[in-house]
Amino acid sequence: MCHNNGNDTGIVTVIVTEIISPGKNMPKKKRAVTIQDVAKAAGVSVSTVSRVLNSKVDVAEETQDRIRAIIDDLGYTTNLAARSMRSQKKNLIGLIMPDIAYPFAIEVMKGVNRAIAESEFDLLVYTTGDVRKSGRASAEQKYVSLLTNSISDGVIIVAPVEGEFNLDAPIVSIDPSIQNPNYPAVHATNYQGSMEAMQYLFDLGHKRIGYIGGRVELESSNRRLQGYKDFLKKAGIPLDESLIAAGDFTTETGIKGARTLLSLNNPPTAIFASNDQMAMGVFQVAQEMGLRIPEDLSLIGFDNIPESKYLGLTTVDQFISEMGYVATQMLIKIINGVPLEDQTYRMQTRLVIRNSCKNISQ
Amino acid sequence: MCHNNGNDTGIVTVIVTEIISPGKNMPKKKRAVTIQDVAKAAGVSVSTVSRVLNSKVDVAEETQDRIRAIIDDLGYTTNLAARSMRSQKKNLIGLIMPDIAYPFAIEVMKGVNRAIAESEFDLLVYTTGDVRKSGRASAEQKYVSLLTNSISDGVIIVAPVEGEFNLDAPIVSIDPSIQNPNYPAVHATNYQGSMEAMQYLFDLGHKRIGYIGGRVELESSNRRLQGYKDFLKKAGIPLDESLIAAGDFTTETGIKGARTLLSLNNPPTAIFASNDQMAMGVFQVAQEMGLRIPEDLSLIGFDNIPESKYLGLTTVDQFISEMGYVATQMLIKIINGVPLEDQTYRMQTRLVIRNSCKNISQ
DNA sequence: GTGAAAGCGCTAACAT
DNA sequence: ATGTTAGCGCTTTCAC
Repeated sequence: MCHNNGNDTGIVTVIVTEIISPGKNMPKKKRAVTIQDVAKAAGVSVSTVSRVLNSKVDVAEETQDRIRAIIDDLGYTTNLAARSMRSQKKNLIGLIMPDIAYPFAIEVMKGVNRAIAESEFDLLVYTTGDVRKSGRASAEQKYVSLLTNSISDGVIIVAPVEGEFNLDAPIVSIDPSIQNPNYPAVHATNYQGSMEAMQYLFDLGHKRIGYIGGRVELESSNRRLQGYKDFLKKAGIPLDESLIAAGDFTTETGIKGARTLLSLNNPPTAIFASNDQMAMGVFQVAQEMGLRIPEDLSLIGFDNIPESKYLGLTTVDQFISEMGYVATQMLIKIINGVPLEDQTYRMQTRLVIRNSCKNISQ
Repeated sequence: MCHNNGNDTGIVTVIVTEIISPGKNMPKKKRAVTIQDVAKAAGVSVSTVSRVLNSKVDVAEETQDRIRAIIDDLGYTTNLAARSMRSQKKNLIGLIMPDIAYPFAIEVMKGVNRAIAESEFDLLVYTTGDVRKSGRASAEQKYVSLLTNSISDGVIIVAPVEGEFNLDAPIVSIDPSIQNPNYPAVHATNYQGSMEAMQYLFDLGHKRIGYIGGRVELESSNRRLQGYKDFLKKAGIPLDESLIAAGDFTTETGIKGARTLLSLNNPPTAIFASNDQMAMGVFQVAQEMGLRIPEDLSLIGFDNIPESKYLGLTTVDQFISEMGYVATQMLIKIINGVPLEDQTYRMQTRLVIRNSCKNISQ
């Protein structure tokens, strides 16, 4: 029989072995090389060095070469802070996320990363590591203006709670909390995607379909829920509130929601989780309870994160990484003064059927 | 029968629908609120405002309140660039990675993120999006000094190729390319982990064990390969070079390597891939060829990325995310002037057996 | 308890 | 083709 010890989760105590060098302490920080040092060494003025650095034309070839050699020699690098203070263009795009370590954020980053790779810009991911560190909305405001009026040319903000930003800075949001924010936004066809998912389950014959909700402060959540409710109405199925479990897009609430729904006297035959992280939770609970998916329970999620692919989940794909890509391109246009055709882009969702065959129609 | 349409890969053409607002163009950027504006509005000098901002003690309660109110009112935020120029402490840690979108990088980020969340620091992830954008080693040098002498207090650099950094800046590297760099480093017990993996396969009775190598410029790669070779010698198995395939830690080279190894006249009964991304490639090839794992082919990887968990792969876990966590803590110590006990931390690896039962001992 | 003034490293006029 | 100079917004003495 195959065995599976599976004990690969949880926090690990850091075991230090194989220590190689006993290690000297860090040397004290010494003053960095400045443009002044370069100028002095080259026997020119700082402005000449600056011109070379910024590839201005009117500098003699020979002077350029000499200065470049010295820059190399001294290991000089521009002080970003000082440069940012003086010049408009910083070639830096900021990405603001409350937390970096969840699938949605990671997918967005992949897309942003791809667009960045194709551009002249570099990326600055800004995170406080945790939402709890400071008030949510005010923190967003703070970071946006912090980055825009400081070191970046513009920012992308993921799932902002704040409805308005009092700044005329280049900004693009992904999955904003409100429907018509005063800033450019990228989001998916959440309502339509929800309807499609429901239609799919309905076509399989399901009449009792459970729903696990997401973070209520996000518009995407509400649109998905609305799709769920509207479809039921359209299909003539009375809304049963006990089939709707609350959630917040985390696996834990998916688990909780699944337990609640599956322990009902009259449990649903299908569950629609409003994101894939929660669907994964449902998946786990189903396994624990010995329910096979989709034979015993039809399961569908929203998001299509890599994890769901490996689990073979059926999902509504909203192309998260593409959203990051598009948002970045929009932002670059804005920064470069190219007019946007539309302030709001909606990524078309698509149903990805991976593992669903339960047809319970009579 | 269950069906699986599976068409959820590849680049997606961006379809824009459900456009909500026709969109006005971005308003022109207007001057940001500065400390001067706040001072003027409060009827005090800039230095007083600065004192309040930096929580200095000797400011009258009432003045503080008034200034804070105005700051709120005007929506003032510090100009990071200007602040960085003047003060030593920036409360910002830089993370330098050539690319953000591969599993190793993402795992590192998760760990760093966790440490950041527990700290007073914020995180700045710096990436050029692509290695190809500029020369590798020189780019590293550039970014390190760019960040350290500009806007961050110190940097973490992942898998640097450069052996030395000519900077006395706070820096910690993760998985550096050389064994004894002149900067603090965090890496895993690659050699030992490799030996353990081999021991495990050997104990199952395997004598022909294929190996897929990683990026040759990385010390971790070499240590793993050395472990493979040394174990064979120790076990008295002659080294067969044809069982060693080249790779570069990407899934593609895992696929290529697997094809090469499995199409040998005398193919291996087990494959040890030097990282899990490549092991995933082997997994795919095995599936295509109708080989079951582990019944027909024992497979083991190095890394334990989330993907391998879902595929049920057996791996040598090097706790990537913990490495990020430890590196960040080390860096914070350095920044705060706390001496490090050791310049080099080696994370103890562990064999995670998920799906292995093929015992081919006679 | 508060203000004046010096400068951090750089860029962008304006000179020469 | 190059140098001089004036700040960018902020923190930090050093006065008062």
